[in-house]
Amino acid sequence: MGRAPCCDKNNVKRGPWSPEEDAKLKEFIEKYGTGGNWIALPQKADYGFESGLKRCGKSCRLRWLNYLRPNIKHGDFSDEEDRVICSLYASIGSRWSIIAAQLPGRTDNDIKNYWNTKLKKKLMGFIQSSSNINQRTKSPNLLFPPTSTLQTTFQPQSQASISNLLRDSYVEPIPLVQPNFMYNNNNMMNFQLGINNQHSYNFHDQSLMNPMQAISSCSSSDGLSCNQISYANEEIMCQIPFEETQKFTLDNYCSTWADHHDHQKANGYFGNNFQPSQFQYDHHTNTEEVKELISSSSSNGNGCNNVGYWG
DNA sequence: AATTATGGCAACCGCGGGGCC
DNA sequence: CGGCCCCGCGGTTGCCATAAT
Repeated sequence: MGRAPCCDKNNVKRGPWSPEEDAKLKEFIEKYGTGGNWIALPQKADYGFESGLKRCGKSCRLRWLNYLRPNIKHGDFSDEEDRVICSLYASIGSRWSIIAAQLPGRTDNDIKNYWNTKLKKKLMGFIQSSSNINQRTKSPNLLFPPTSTLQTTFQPQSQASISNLLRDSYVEPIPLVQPNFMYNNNNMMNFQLGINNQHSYNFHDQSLMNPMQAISSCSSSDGLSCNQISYANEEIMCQIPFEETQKFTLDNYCSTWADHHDHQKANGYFGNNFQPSQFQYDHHTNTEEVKELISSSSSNGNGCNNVGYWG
């Protein structure tokens, strides 16, 4: 015996919403709110209008969140948004809600669709062409002009899907904790790593894929300066120019890895015969840490959280 | 002009997590 | 502590518009 259905599917309307239904739902929520119970909302709405809202509560919630609620942004994504999506996808995978939280006005559904239908192809095309260009010019290429530093210094051995590529690249041994991205209005990204005892590791002994070492290198080898960096028992904070964020993501997880590891391993890693073996990344542990970081950053007293822009 | 293929997007589905009793 | 219920998420499906043949 399975779970009881949330509504009687024979008595609810399904499919596209009509303008009348939209208006009805919008009016009701603006007037009364959701009451903290989406399942009961359609019944409540029945009392307020001549004809009831014959929709499943889940359907109402989805319609509201993805379409009707205020400040929803529709239409084309900007290069800036592309950058954020790619960056975060490379870092945390298909956590669309978390990615959406970085993009005010965008919904997870929107971003998911955008990634699946457009951005993935764009990125894949970029990697393909970049691979070709690199063979000729040995120079880096730009995916999102003019500020991106996204580079591909490796050459994919096959036309593996970009999602696999990014996911594989994310199956990385080094980043045991997830960065907490925060953007301020000076086009700077705050980059916070939560370090807990469970996942303590030796920064100096790790390869350059180590995020901590990447932070260090951003002020040394690259000639960039972190204008804020602090070390605490539980956290590392660093503020870096937005343009450099890619160095923590795609560069980190793909090309830098290949650059700084022995060739054999890199070939195996990006090729068909790569075996994650001892490098398997613990996806679930990571999810918890991301959530933890978000909640801790939202309650750390500085008034901003993972989703917010300073301003 | 008709048919088929493809792309884009909205909506649905099922599951896991968390709160509440 | 366990069960129930709802919320929210990610994956998937289905429909419609447009492009290609």
